Amino acid sequence: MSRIRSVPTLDDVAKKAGVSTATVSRCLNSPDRVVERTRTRVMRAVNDLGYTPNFGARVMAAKRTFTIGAIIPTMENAIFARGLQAFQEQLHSQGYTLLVSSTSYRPEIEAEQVRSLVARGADGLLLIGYARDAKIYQYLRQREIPTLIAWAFQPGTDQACIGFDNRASMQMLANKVISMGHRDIAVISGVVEGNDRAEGRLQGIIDGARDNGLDPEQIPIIETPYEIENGAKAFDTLMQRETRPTVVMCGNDVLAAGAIRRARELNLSVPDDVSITGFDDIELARILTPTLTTVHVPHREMGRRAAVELVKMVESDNPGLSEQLEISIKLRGSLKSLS
Amino acid sequence: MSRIRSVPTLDDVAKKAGVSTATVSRCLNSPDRVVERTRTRVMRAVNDLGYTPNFGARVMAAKRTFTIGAIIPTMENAIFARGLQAFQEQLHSQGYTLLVSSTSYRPEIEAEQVRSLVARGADGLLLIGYARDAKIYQYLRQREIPTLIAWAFQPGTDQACIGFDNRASMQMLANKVISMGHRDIAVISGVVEGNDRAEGRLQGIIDGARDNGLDPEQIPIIETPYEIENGAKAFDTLMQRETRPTVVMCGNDVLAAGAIRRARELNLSVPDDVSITGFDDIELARILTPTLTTVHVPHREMGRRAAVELVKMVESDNPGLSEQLEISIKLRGSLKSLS
DNA sequence: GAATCTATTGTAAGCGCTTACATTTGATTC
DNA sequence: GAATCAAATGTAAGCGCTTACAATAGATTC
Repeated sequence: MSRIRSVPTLDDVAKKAGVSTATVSRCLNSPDRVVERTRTRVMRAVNDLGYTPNFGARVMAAKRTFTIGAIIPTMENAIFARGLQAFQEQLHSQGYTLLVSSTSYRPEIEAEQVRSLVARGADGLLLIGYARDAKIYQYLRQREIPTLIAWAFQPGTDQACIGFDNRASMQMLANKVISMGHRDIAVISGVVEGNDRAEGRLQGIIDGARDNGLDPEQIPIIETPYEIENGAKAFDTLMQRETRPTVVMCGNDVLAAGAIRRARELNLSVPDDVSITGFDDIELARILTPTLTTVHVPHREMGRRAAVELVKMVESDNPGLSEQLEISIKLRGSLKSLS
Repeated sequence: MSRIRSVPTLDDVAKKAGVSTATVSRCLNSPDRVVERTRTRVMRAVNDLGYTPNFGARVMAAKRTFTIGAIIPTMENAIFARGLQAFQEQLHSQGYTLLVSSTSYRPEIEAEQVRSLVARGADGLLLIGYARDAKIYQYLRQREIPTLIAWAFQPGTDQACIGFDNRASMQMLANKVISMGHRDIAVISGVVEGNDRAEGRLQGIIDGARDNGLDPEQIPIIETPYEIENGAKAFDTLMQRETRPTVVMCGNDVLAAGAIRRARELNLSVPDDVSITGFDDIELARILTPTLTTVHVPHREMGRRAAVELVKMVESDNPGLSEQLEISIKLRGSLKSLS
């Protein structure tokens, strides 16, 4: 590595402006501690030289990187893409930069990613959901890295989080579905292992069924990774059972999109032959034919607020507040009342 | 900011292992320059103490951050989300971390983002498309920051890039459309200003029309930001003209999705009343009803290769090679032959 | 066993910045 | 105009690491 950059340093600026390095530093970091005349002179020198502070040096001296790390399952799912986009925009407007890592839904590699981001000096961390090795929490506590959990809300933990109750939300949808006369429910769930959101959603359906006098044991459940194709396959399997479900509840909109596509391929009418529901309300939901009944989650809002809260935690050293967001049921064409 | 982390340092490790800091550093960075017995002892001390190198210090001393910056228009468009996801995965596997910033399609804020990422020590930069202020290129050259342009391919520049020829690709699609008997073409284009990809695609349609003896001046063109709703609105407007187009060619799949949705809302049959085409072939294209005729672009592959190439540029200090990717036309239900 | 050479380890000089503390400047008061 | 005080600026000590160079230890040769 022989890159030789003759980049101007604080010293150069100081010399050029005829002041000390401390003054230059102050001009940049707390301008009000420097009298206007000096400041103007210094700023001109900065511009003339095209000076940019050296990141490493700054980090070392200030112990701050103004960098926030985020570890998400994948950017390919629109919910994370949207949320992360809003998160980044908000961070940017507060002077922070986003460091991104993804697990591709493999919880076992999260620990390493946490370490990597921390080693790179992330001032704070955004993580998705609660389910993870206790060692990770322990490490973060030991290093005192402010950490915010998003996309989930679990009252009663001391961990700051921002999100919604996946279980209660899905239960609300299940209640609605059942109230519309559906008794034969089938479920296409995301992979539950290591994914508390997926698990919560699945449990929500079971809760709803039980509360309404249905036997949860009777509900066929297929667990599969969140991908359109998998939703299609699962739908296929479910439709081959002797007693066909009247509704297929999916763990998210992506699986539901797959189910709807396959229904069309099988010449089944949605919702006349079978109803389908999703979760998340990504844009896709309103473009599908028929439009998809789903649970609306304010992903952008969640991302934005997560940024605000996390920066607050980083800058004030306080443990952070948890925040629960409102969800709502979006009744659309894919769900039909049987009564 | 009173965060006090009593994190172990190189010194602590050195003391514990009874060697100098230089030896510890060597154990970590070039293990073969240290004899096994010493190394074992040092590594035990590292583990016992739970030592992690301080990022800032390392950066300052080594002049490398193992961080790559990417500036994209938005993560909310699936094409960038997918590409970026693949980019990040590949970077990760090569020991780099991804720093992300987005412009929300506002070219004027890109310069600041470039500076910000460079200031944060990005070893290299990924940018989308060519169109940007010459000052940005100048700055990057002056700082000698390896930079790779993606999502576009312009032969004849010395700037390394990886992508495809938007113009030629769209022209290919236009030729196909016209060869199927369409004469009344309308266009819903993305915003061209500051976006060479959008501009290339638009020009491609014009090229195709001209080559086939159509008058490009006669083609109604609506320029609008890449959003579903905008696609819908534009479609509306186009359908109100006295001579209705037989085909609406859209600048990307998102706009096309909006157009298809609005067609349904207007009780127009696609493709019987009007054909619609897109560009990108995001997942959505195969879920729409009817499925969307579009140009397939290997976004994941592009992201992955961009990472490989960029790391190569960073590590070998060479200018980088350009690479053109293959696209293909996907003929699906939304385009009908008139002949 | 002395001389020579090589592999290993240690010493210490930065890297460029922030900031506590010291000093100087300038305004304000009497 | 001297005394007092606050504001502005300067001085210099790190921050934790890498690495050029120096020193030492161990192997090899004669």
